Amino acid sequence: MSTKNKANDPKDLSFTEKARRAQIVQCAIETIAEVGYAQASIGQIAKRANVSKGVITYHFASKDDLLEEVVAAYAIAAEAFIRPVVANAVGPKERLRKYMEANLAFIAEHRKMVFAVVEIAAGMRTKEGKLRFSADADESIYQPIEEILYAGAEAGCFRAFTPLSARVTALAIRHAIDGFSLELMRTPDLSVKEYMEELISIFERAVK
Amino acid sequence: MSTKNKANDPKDLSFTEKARRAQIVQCAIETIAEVGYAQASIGQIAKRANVSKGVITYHFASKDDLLEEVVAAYAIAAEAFIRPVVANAVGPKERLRKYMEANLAFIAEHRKMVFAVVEIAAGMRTKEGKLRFSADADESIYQPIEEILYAGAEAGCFRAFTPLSARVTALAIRHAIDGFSLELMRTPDLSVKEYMEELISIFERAVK
Amino acid sequence: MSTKNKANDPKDLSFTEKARRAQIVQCAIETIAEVGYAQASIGQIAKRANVSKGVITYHFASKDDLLEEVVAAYAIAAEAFIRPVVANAVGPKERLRKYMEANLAFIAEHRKMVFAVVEIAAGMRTKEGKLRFSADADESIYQPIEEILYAGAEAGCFRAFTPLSARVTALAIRHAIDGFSLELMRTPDLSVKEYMEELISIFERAVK
Amino acid sequence: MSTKNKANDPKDLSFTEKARRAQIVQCAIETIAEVGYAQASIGQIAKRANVSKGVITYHFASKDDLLEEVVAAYAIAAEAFIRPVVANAVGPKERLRKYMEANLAFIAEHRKMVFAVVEIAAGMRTKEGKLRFSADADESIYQPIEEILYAGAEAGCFRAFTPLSARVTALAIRHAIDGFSLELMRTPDLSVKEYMEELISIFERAVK
DNA sequence: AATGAATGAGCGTTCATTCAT
DNA sequence: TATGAATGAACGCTCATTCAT
Repeated sequence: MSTKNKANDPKDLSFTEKARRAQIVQCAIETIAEVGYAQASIGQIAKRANVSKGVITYHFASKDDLLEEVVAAYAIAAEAFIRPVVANAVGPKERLRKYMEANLAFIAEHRKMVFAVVEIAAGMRTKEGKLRFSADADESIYQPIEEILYAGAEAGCFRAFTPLSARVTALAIRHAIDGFSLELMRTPDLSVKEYMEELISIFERAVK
Repeated sequence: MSTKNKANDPKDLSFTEKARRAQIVQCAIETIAEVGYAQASIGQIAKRANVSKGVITYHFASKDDLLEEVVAAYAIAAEAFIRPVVANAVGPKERLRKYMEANLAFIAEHRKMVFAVVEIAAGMRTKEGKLRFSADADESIYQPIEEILYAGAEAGCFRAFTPLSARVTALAIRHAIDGFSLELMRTPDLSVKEYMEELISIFERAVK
Repeated sequence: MSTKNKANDPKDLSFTEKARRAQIVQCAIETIAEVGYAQASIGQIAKRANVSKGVITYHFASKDDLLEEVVAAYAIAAEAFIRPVVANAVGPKERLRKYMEANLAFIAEHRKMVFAVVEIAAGMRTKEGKLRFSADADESIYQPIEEILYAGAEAGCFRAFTPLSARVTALAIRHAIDGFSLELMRTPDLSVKEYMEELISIFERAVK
Repeated sequence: MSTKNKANDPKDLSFTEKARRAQIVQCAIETIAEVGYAQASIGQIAKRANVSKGVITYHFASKDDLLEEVVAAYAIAAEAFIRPVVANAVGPKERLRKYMEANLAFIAEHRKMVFAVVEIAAGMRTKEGKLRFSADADESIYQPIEEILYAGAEAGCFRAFTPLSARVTALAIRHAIDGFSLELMRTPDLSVKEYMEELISIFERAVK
């Protein structure tokens, strides 16, 4: 209604308000992707958006609020992109393949956003110096992979997995996927298709 | 001797000078590992070293100079730790195993230093916003792994590798190793031995 | 009618316009009384009034304009409350008593408004840094008291007063009255009746 | 030693450091006295001191820290000025007179400092909007006066006092003294001597 | 060799004000 | 009438860097 806490409930936001926020989020993503988390000041972001700094603090309660919205936008987009692909896969082996394919394709198609989120996750800290995005990662990130591994072991198409080996394998897969984002930044004209096939092939061997 | 650019040639440095620099580098590592790249100000580092801020800018031309020394110290230490282990390994398979073992062991034993370097590599940028440590990575980082892979293929103990598949495999191995550092930060009491065996087992399958 | 300077002449204002202004003035009083002059932003006041910030700058030419209206509202209310009481008093002694009674009663009954005005008077400055409300105080504030003192001296019920002693006595009385507002803020459940009697008794002795 | 918390213990401060702080405190006093609490920004104070803003945040942990030092400097100076005068007075009547004389003389001689402290006390708030300097006032401010009044009543040279009448009398005396500071600001060439005699005479009557 | 003092640019944030709708 | 959007200046504060001693 009046002055603050715009984002209490996204449904409270007007259409134009949502559009403005989305635009600023996009500029934040591009700025972070280009100059990194540490250098991505509100001033820089505002400059890219061709608005005054005040606009950003008008639409977002704080810089952290904006960065959290970037991460939230990523989470929603990734979820919407990846989940249906994996859900439609038949059998553990295809599921693993599709999981990797979908993740790599998402990264390739949203590389700036992903890179920005990686930067935020690596750079954003609480007042006590702890990483803002990290601890909660375990369950939501690694569990889906582990589930596929266990299912494959049970179905006989993968090797047997102990809790530890499943976790380490999931970590290796996840880090390979996340590393793809870095490679894409370093080498923008990477052949996504080929890279994807190689990576899948590597981990198909690894779980057999 | 004069006023600036102490580090032109390390041999110009007196013994005490070198000790002072090493002490400051160590404090920088600890500070960065604890509070992250962005919050690790010269003031923070000086406080940890129980010296004045001026001492740091006296011994280092700039903050970037100090951070580069941290990275250099890491590179030297890692090199000294890993190279002989790998060099003494007989045959590609053992070489790959030793490479991974040595890397993981080094990370486990120097986790703060490694984490600091990861932070610096992720956060430090040139004035134009480009990552300071990344471009040169290819050759020095991935090449040794690729060499092992090619040697293994030639010897018949690994599968055949194309340039692409060798590169992607090297990336996956490297990212798995780097990811281990993150895991250690998240879970300090990780069983390094077990983790190591699992990771080696994964990539031994992957290259077969 | 046009765009600016709504308040040129109060008679130009429509009924609803006046009501709106009064409502905003009331919210300004409450905000200032609660958080103080410095923290009482237009945004805060608007939030309390459940309107947008724009409403305030629509109805008032500026923030200063609003604050001046607060002071004006106080002046009118105080005048309306105090003057008839004093006018109806018979003789200097009763007049002095009624003057103090009426002032203290007004403060007790309108403590938020009075406190807000005290805050404004203390905090509001011209662009050059001079106090906005102070210079004109002399005549309108101290003169009525001095008149009572002179009348009492002439009538023989008070002691003799020189211009200086009348002025200083008036100041002491006025500061004691103004200080009552501060005490009320500190100690909201002060016994107004008792305080009043004591204060009157003090100054009845002082002028005898 | 290193970076922060200069003021932990005043004895830790070097001579030059103390001098610098005193100079900045003095500039803060003058700035506040001239443009008021709200407009007295660090930038303004720095400008008056002909130094950069950074100097102030170098010597003081925060703006609040500086303002508290202003108040502390006032408290120490007032104490040193007033206490011995009162302590040397013989008998309640002389003690009351000396108390007022010393207070008024101190205000007259340190008018800017006193006015600055009045501004700070009126303007400085906690994060919750409560006045920063006020609650603790009771005991340290009013008690000395009340003690004199009780002593005078017991000695028979003053009238009898109830707790309430003593408190209200103390308040009236204190507000008259504080009000003197405002009068001095309004009328800088006030005759302090005469004003003082009148005020003393008023309250000597009031307590008889 | 080391320090403390100072600087100046930049940060995130607040806020009175303007203005199109 | 009223609003939400936007602006731009100022704020307190941090920090890498410079420099006299």
